Amino acid sequence: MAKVTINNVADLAGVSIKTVSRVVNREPNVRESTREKVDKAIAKLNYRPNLSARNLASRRSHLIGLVYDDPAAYELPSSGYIIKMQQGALAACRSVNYELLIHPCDYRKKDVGAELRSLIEEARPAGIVLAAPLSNMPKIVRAIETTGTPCVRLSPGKTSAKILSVATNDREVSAEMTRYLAGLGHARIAFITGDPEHKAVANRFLGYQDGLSESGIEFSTQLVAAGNNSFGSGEACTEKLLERKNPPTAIFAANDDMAAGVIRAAHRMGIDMPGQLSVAGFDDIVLSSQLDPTLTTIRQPLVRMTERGALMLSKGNDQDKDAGHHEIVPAEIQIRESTGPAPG
Amino acid sequence: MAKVTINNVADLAGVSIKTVSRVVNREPNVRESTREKVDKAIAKLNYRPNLSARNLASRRSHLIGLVYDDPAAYELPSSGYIIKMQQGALAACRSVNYELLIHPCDYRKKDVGAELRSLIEEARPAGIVLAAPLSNMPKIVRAIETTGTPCVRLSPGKTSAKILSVATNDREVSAEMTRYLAGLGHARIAFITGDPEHKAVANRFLGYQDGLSESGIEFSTQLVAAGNNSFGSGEACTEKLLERKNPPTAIFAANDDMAAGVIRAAHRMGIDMPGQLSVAGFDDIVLSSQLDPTLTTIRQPLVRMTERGALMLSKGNDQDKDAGHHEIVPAEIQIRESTGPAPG
DNA sequence: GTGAAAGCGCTAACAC
DNA sequence: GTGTTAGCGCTTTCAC
Repeated sequence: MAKVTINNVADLAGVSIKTVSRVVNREPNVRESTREKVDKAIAKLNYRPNLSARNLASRRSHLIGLVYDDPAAYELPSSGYIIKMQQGALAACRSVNYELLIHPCDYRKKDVGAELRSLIEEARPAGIVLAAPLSNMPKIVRAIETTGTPCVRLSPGKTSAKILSVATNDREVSAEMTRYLAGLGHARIAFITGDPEHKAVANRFLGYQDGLSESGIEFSTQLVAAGNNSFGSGEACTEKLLERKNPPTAIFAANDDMAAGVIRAAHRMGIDMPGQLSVAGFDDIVLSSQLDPTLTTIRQPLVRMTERGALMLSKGNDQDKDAGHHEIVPAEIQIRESTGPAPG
Repeated sequence: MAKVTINNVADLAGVSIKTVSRVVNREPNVRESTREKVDKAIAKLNYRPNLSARNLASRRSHLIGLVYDDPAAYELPSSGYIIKMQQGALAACRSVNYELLIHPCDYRKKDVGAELRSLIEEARPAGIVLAAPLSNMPKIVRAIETTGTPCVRLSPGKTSAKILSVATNDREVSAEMTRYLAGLGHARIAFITGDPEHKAVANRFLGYQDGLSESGIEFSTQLVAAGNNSFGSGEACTEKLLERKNPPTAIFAANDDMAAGVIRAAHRMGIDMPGQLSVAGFDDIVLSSQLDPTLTTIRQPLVRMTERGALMLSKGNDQDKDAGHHEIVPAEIQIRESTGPAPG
């Protein structure tokens, strides 16, 4: 079990280590017969290049860092969201033979910037995939920028010229969901807003307003409640909304965690869904299809988005060529049991 | 933004690079005044040691690998479980300044062994935390063993002399839950078993049987249904159990995902919980407290377990000294709304 | 097409 | 206490 190195392979194949290196890195200018000899030696010895040595010599690593807001710090149990991002990043890593480093961090801490710089300068990842809402915080983005490490922002809310990003059409698809509810006959459609720090989520609120106006329904602040992306805030907002004199017949929450809270609160109040109340969310986390009733929501292509992001950072993609590149992966409405015709 | 290296620090502080290395690694035998000089230079230059160089020179990395079963491969949405493990591993990493690599893998694939060896020999993690059920699969454990990398098995079901492990008291606490249900007057307590590959989960079934006998209740296969740890299997088993001629008044599922399925199935069948049916689970995933009714379950100290495991692997812990060490972190019953007195 | 030599930035072993 | 020297296992540069 002694570690086998590039030297052992070179010896066995009867070539220089440089040639082995060429074969391993699929570089051109190697005679086919030489390549075969080397490949055979590699297989025989079960050789695996040492990443650390590779990184050190080449000044680039085969690691992608996924950085996101630390849910443990706020007791926001948005695990579905995180798992999906990881899934996408892992898929990308697998396809290009990278490994994934995860690094949740608490953006309220004064020294997040330093923490991220430590991560980057120590582990030297090939790039950072930065999740929302961190992706729209100048402090964070700048900290990563100063290290010179490529970075892809996920759902940054607003793109910026020099930094890669992947987003979905939050605003447009939220408008579509609102029109769908209006089409079911709902005239009083409430909206529960999310964490104001999260710009992409804020775009959903704009989409809701677009949808109302496109459906000829007047916007009213009486039908808006301020949540913070958490399950608990969804519950609290629901109680508030349903106690108003002219309660809504549909509630559209800016994310699924809050929508799950809506469903629970309505359950407790003995309200029939979708008979008396329609509920819609955004994200399509795993939980959405486990609720009772199952949740009508918007399938955010989070797995896909993160995968694209991680791929942008990997070797195959020329960083400079793609600098300033922005990708949009469209979301789509997923109709389930929680929405139906307006009552009466 | 030129990379600052140990040489720059040594120059600025007017010492040799070895002394800088000593300070960085908190080695003894450095005069206090020298240490201060070096620390000042480090702060001034904002120096961060290059992990790759460190790993290469020292043949040990500052990376911990967390390896678990890939839920995406089976559509088992056990994200709560994964997030908790990650949380524990991340806490340990933070405290000893390591980074965390995650590596889900599909144990049904023929070449998992090779895949794990690639991971280990390329990234050279300081150690691997191996989650259940992978932790009780000889094929997997052996693959890791041959690399010589330290490994901690989580809930291995059965300990083995040479390999570190962290587990909880699955059997004992499951017996306790069963006695608790019996104490509420339930005489027909059903059990939904989990994935048979998962030995720790199998221990819960043994505990259930212990609890029955300790409560003077006869065990009956009529009250056992075979699940596979998934939400869907919990639903299916519930329908089967409740259709029997002498249906149970309580259902104890071997994990929370299945218990959540029980609750949904019972809801659909119009059964009142806990009035007509008590439901208990195991794990205490986040979802448990979001269900309606909230789920009585067993709080598996998964975060703590994984944290302990990762810590065992980190520098502070002398590997040889601890070889063959097994830790038990006890679980505890968490009573919520889903359990109550037996009907009638 | 292939190889020799010179590092990448750090730690290990030993000298002083 | 502190410094010197020699690598760790690769990639890079440039020669052939």
